[in-house]
Amino acid sequence: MSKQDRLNRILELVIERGSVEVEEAAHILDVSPATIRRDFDALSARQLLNRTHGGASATGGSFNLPLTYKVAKDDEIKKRIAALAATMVKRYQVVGINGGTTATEVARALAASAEFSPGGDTERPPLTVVTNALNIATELTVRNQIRIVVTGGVARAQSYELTGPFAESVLEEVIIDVAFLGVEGLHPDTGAAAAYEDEARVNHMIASRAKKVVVVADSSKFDKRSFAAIKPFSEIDVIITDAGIDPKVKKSLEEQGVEIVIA
Amino acid sequence: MSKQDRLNRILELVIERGSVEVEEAAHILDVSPATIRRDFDALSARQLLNRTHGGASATGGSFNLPLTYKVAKDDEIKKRIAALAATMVKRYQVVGINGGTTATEVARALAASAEFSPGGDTERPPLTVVTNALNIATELTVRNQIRIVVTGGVARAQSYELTGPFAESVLEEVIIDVAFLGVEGLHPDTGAAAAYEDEARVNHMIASRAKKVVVVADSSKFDKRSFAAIKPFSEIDVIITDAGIDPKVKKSLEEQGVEIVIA
DNA sequence: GAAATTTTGCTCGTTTTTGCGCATTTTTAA
DNA sequence: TTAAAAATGCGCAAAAACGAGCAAAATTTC
Repeated sequence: MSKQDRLNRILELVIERGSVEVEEAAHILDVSPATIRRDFDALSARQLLNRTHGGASATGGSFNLPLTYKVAKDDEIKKRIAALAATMVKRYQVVGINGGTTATEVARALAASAEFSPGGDTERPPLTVVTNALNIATELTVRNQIRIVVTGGVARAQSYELTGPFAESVLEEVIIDVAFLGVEGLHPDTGAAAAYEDEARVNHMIASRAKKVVVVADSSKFDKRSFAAIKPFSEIDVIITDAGIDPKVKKSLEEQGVEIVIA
Repeated sequence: MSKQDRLNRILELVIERGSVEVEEAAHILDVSPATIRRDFDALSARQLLNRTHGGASATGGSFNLPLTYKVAKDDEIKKRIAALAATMVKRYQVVGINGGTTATEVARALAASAEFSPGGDTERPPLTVVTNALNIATELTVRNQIRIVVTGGVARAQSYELTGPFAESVLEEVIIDVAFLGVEGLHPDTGAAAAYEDEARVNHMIASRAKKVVVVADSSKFDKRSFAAIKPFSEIDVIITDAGIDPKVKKSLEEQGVEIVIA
């Protein structure tokens, strides 16, 4: 287990239980209390938890949010899709990401791959992420050296996405290399679609500003009709999904010029 | 069980039952009465409960309802300041909030007070909050009584604030009733000031868009010179602080037309 | 494969927390 | 008002947790 993994496990523990003691964590993670103390201090310095005598407790802050919670528990499939997505990004590129659970995993995978350059390296960050998702912005801001550009907008409670005219006007002023979009459904009639029209509109805008459009969606999303269209398949370059995709659907999409990648 | 946990449990007990006796609490939490007394004293010093002979009782204040509120280390003063700030906002107003710990407490206090609007009211939210702070936006988004407008911009890791041209252009398009600004320092030379020029600029903009400008700052911030000026005292309407403020400074500011409120 | 760097576990002196004894203060009851 | 009972505050000592330094182990780099 790597140090990074251990730090994440500690965070999960703290979030699940509200607080964890040093000895407890040392036992669970099978390292010495000294190491746990150092880990606690490191996470506390990043404000990801509060240090207490004998242990650590959750911050009132952003990490006990429902969405984050859900993703942490869930899917191996989404993580595989996300890991593959992250490999499609090169240094110094500008990446656009929308909200939703799969897209959040992509953001995490990017964060993990963009790990620290050793020492006090003050050069420009190796990656710029443009996002309209609050949870992604908050997570990436704390965790490392990625430059985060957040669109403005009105926050939508269910998905943490920022939408509305403010979001759109900011997006009009940026240029994106690769856009990773999580979607609600993929259907021949609508192409990629979202649940709400304002989200769809912002997602559409992110895609329009990008040279390359990548949709990340596990196979359950196929043939699912959703309310608001984002982009037709003709404007999607790549779909990353899992092996559960119906071969007929796959073939049909490939004939329309979409590259299907199985994670 | 850590000390911090114990303090939280005590608070919950007091809130649930209205009052708790020392012996009772000692038995429930399995520590000596001496420890319980020390705990009661500590919580009482932070005004989270009232000390009585033989026990402790709940304060009438607004702090006790959200049980999830954790007792942090030193921020009791900030919470008092924030609670007072929250009372200055009326229904349907638009509130601007910048980043920083004190401002975050104001946001929390607003969220708590917005909880108790009459029942199944599905109309527009009773409050609109405009903020450039990611942590505030994320936290408040879960509460659907508040409409959150986030400025765009580049995220700054230390403070979670969004800054830069995107933030400024969004702010140019909104009108704010009351702005609550947390600051780095308050000094006769600079007025209210921040640590970084880009933050100062956005804060300045928030203040400029507001009819009423309220600075929230504990007394340690006075006579502290910071790098980047936000607004001179002449453009600040109210400063909310604690009793530790130097009377001379207070008088001088009042002569300049700033209303000083002690929380 | 060797050197350099990072991470980890251990030891030890220091700080924090806790429980107890006892003098003092506050409450209760006559 | 006075006396007994209960609660309190303070000092002290034991226990737990902590931080710093150091060497072994693991990882990375060349």
